[in-house]
Amino acid sequence: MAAYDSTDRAILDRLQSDGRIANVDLAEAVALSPSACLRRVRALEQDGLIAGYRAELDRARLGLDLTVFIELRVGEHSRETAARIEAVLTGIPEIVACHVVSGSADFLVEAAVANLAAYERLLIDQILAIPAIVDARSTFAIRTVKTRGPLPLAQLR
Amino acid sequence: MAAYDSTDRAILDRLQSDGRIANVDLAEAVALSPSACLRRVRALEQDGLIAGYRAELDRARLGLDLTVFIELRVGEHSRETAARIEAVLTGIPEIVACHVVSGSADFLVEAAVANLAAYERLLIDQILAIPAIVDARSTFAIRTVKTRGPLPLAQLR
DNA sequence: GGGGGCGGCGCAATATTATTGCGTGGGAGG
DNA sequence: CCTCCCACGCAATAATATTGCGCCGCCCCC
Repeated sequence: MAAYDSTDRAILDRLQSDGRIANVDLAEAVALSPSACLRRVRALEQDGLIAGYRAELDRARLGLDLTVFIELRVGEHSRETAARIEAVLTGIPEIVACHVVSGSADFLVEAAVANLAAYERLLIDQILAIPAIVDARSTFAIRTVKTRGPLPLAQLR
Repeated sequence: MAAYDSTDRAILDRLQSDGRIANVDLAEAVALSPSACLRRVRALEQDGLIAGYRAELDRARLGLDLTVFIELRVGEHSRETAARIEAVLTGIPEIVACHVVSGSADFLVEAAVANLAAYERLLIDQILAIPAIVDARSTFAIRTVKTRGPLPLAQLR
């Protein structure tokens, strides 16, 4: 399957903003019968277009007040070190996102921690403990204006 | 309400990884009856600890292959310009996350676009069109290793 | 232009799940 | 030791999801 129409778009849009909407309501919103709607949703899931469903938690209320972006530089580049670093970074719970990036840094990671002490432990004990990493530059989120908004489906043809 | 026990933790953890799990199954996973479990979930929602539910879409499959992080610098700082800038940034669909940050930049935004042409339009026509913004430095995600992983609940007391 | 085949739809029956009232037990505080 | 209160489980009811089925419209091939 590879073709998606405006109804699929509408379904995705809706599910992005309310991932737990009842299928009955979703169907009504996109002007389909519940059964047809459900079949489309299942197909979108099967196709991998819908990667999953997540409850979004409030970081501040959880006590994970501090969001930090950390740019990492790697000393020697090789396929093996890259893979190993990725594996380690991925396994650190505090790291909620991680990208290989262009520019002066090699990795850009986003971490959620409780406070500066936790941040220090994360950086010193976990990240800088990775041998190949030679430099880290941290940027603190003072305030989050917008978090993981819906993807801009309207921008697609 | 302000106290959360390990059962709540387990519920949140589970809902983070599967936001659409049936209450029956969630209840079994956390060793509660469905009714008790549902009541806890409702309470967590009511409390705002659960901010919402989202379907997570596959950016690549959607054709939004390009993730860009853009650091913005603001010329004159004032309460009004800050508020106005935030309002504009928030309203741009391609911008999926936006933070006020420490360091050499003032804002860090994450954008999802289809390709370089779309990126250029976003940057030139929308972001740099904001008067107070004097500089933008872009970092491209070459590959995403980990996306919006679950928050590290295990790290909380 | 006229079949024929196919895909997707709605309907309806059935299975699952969510939701609410109610009675009970266990722990905290007096 | 007693009492109160909270959170639980149970059970009945309401809502929702799921599947089979027949139908309709579109596209392709003749």
